[in-house]
Amino acid sequence: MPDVTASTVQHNLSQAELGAQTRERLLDAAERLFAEQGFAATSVRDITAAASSNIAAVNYHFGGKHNLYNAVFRRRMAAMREQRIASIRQARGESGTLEAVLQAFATAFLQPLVDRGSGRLLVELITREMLDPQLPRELFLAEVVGPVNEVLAEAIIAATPGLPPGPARLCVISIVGQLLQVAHRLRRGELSAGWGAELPPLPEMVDQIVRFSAAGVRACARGAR
Amino acid sequence: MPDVTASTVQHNLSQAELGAQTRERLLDAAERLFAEQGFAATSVRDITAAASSNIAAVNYHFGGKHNLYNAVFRRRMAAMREQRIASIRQARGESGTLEAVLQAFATAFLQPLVDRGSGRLLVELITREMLDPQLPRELFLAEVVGPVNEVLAEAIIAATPGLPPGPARLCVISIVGQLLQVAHRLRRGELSAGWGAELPPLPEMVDQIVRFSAAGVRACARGAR
DNA sequence: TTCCATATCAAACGAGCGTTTTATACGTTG
DNA sequence: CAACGTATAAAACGCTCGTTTGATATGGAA
Repeated sequence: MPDVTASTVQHNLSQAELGAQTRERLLDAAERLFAEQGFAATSVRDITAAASSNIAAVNYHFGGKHNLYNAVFRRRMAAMREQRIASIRQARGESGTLEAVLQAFATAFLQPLVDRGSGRLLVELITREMLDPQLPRELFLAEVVGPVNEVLAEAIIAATPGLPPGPARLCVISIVGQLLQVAHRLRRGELSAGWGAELPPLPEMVDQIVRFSAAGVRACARGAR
Repeated sequence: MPDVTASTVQHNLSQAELGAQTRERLLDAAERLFAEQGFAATSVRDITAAASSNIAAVNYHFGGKHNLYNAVFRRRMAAMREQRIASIRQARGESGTLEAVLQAFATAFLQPLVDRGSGRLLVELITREMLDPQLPRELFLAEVVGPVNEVLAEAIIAATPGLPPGPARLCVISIVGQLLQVAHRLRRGELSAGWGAELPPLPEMVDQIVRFSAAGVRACARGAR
């Protein structure tokens, strides 16, 4: 990567285009740093240095560090939500079994964490935001968590005869809790489970959660009858 | 509460006794504030103000903010671990069913969060530490998480014929993940589950997790055979 | 009593933070 | 061309942070 700074890029751009370019560099740098270190631990100086722009650029273009954080999320939230919902819906449409739905969701949830690439940053941002919220509470919940959980709950209900909506939503909490816990351990880079044992590779991890959760969901359906 | 400051307490104490008293006030104040706001968001000035002592007291008595945090944990970790282990062992000894073990652990895990009192602070500290570790990694894991998880895994194995140790430990991760997720939502004071639904009262929450997890554990035992 | 270790205190230090100011360069527009 | 608005730049502002300093009081030991 040639480390192109703002002063070395092509000079035949309009000012507006240059501004937009700076804005994107700031968003990219902020996304990476917020994901890697969290909101509080990332300074505006870190971001502007990584984006090869001036310290004042964050306040000029976004009106403050917090607004920049919001903008980082706003840029990705829609795609994030749609990708997760699509993967649930696809599994529901194809075979429609409970296991297939759970497997699709768990994989969509955890896979980007293991892959290298930009998807990983996104998931790290999400898990950080869920564990230590910085956004206006309603924003992330309403835009991503709520809709995705709702679609997952519907898919689980459809795949599980006799499961009422209430218990289904509690099951979703149980499932998301497991996934966040695993995601958290993966994110911390500790393949050790923290007490001697090691975390197995992802597919086995997903299988474990699918088996565990499918049985849990069905037990809730029986219990609620 | 009469808001007793250091200068108003009895003057017939030795200097060493006065120092120990200050140290305890600092530990109490730090425990409360760290639990309520987290490590980074709590300043030394907050703590010393709450403890009615001087700013320099933290560095004088503990050698820094971080060492104070460690001391807060060190004071409680042993009791914490023993209480959880005892509650698992008791359930294992009494009826010994999988459901009883899970119920005992889930209750021991979540009950202090709902209760008023000092136990609540402790659990808040733990969950914060698990989600965003500030301690030397090995300390908390080795002192609390590891032993408790190990005892829980053993109890689950004993209650579940045919469950090998490996899957049992993964089940423990699944169970702890669910509990942390619920604890996190309880801690944030959001009775709303974040997407419309509300969290039911604790006993039903525990029942849900017990039913869900017992079925999950048994499914793992069948799957591993 | 004299000395010393301990504990407390107000004050300040130095660093980092998010943000603001002021000035400059430059494409766009009248 | 001249005037304007936009983008960037360096510097500084005001604040909070964890920590350190140096002075002061005080109970116990020589």
